[in-house]
Amino acid sequence: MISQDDKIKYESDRGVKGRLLDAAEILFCEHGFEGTSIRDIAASADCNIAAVNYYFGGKENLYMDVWRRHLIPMRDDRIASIEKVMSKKKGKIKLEDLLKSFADTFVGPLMNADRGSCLSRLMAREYIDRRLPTNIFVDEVMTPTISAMSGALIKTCPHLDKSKVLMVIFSLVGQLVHLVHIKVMFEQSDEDMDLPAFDLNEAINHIVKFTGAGIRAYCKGPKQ
Amino acid sequence: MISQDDKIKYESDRGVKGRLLDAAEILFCEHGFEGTSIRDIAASADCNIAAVNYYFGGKENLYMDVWRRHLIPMRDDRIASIEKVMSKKKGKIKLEDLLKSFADTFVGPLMNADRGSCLSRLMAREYIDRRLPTNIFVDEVMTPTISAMSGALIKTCPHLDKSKVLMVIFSLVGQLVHLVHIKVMFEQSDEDMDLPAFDLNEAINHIVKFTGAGIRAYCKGPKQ
DNA sequence: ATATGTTTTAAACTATTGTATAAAACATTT
DNA sequence: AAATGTTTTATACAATAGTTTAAAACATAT
Repeated sequence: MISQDDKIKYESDRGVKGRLLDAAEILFCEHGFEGTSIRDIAASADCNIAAVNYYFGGKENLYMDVWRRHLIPMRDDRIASIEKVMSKKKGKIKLEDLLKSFADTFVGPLMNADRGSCLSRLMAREYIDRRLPTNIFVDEVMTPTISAMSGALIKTCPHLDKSKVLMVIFSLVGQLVHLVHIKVMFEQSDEDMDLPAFDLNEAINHIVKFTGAGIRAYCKGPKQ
Repeated sequence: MISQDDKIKYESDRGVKGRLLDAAEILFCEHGFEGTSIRDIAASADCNIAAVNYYFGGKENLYMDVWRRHLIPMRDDRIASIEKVMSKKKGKIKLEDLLKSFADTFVGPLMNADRGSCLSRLMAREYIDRRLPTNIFVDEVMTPTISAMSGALIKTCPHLDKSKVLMVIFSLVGQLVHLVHIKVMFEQSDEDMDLPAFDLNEAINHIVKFTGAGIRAYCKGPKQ
């Protein structure tokens, strides 16, 4: 049971189906899949309970449709941002530029504060308890993104030990994911927290610098 | 509803209460708090449903007791391993030794494969949906561990920018947490996974090397 | 206006949940 | 053996879950 004040002002008010998607996204993010009932969703979308089954054919399908709206755009944005950096013709590409661009695009949509909906929790939960078919998450997002970033890294750091590229990406992503978690944790934590609140941009810049140094540790040959 | 073959062979067969704790731990890890019913737990512990209320006074309390068994020992182990490294009198302490020790102690209990119980998922879930009172997790474990590690890092790297210590620890922990997640993800994933399976020790060694380089990027003055 | 197709509604259904209870079984002490 | 205290059992309870259904409301076209 969720408190009734979870009502939502929708910017995209394209009928019941759209409202259901919006409401479900927010509630799934906030309380997880089994933490939100279709009664909660229907109440928040201001429609009848049966509408979920009428339009989506079940709670599970609604959940998947919520994901579909975000997964592919997210992947495309990440890959596009990598390619944008790599397409700069003049001069050598700076490693830190690539890292910064990736970090921003990675963290951005997960922390998008509008509507109070933050995908990061939804994604973190999906991380732990796979509910979507594995292919849609791993095959459609992770693998292509890693692949694109691998290529970019190798091109940017010609002396980078090829066998370490994957590990290096994991280190980068690990830091970014952790950053998002910590940030979310701070926001939902009850007022007093003796850990000092930190600035998001500052944290990203740290990760870029830190990761850059880590990567160069695997770059044989002359410094670049 | 959970399949019935989740029966468990307990090494610590100290009565119903102990069996309940063991069973609950495994099931909570596997399926989360709301994902496991007290009927599942009772069935797995081979006792009556009412036993949970009789011994623990409710599902919530049982959950907390499961945690209590691990939180404090985990913190103590981490801090002890830090102090052990730092207590080596002869010669300077090598940064990589400190990192390696911390990484091993951090990852170890989360990946303990015995009984098929891995705390990492339980902890990851608690990360996202705080169910324990915040103090027990943040105050009792995170803060003391971070504090100990901060001190050790500053002592090991005298030239390390003090204002960056926290960030550096977040980077390290982020990588370690991510490593555990990935590892768990691999294990529960259905056979075919085009991402190459990687060795745990190799991954930890990478994180140590990577983090060492990252930290030195914040060390002003002469190399050490 | 009548008819047809779509959307919305209220209610019911079955299943499962956490908890509570009161009797039974067991163990221990007197 | 009787009495007392502890543990275990079967069962009941109220609440909530996802889903279904059949009628009502609505819209559109003839």
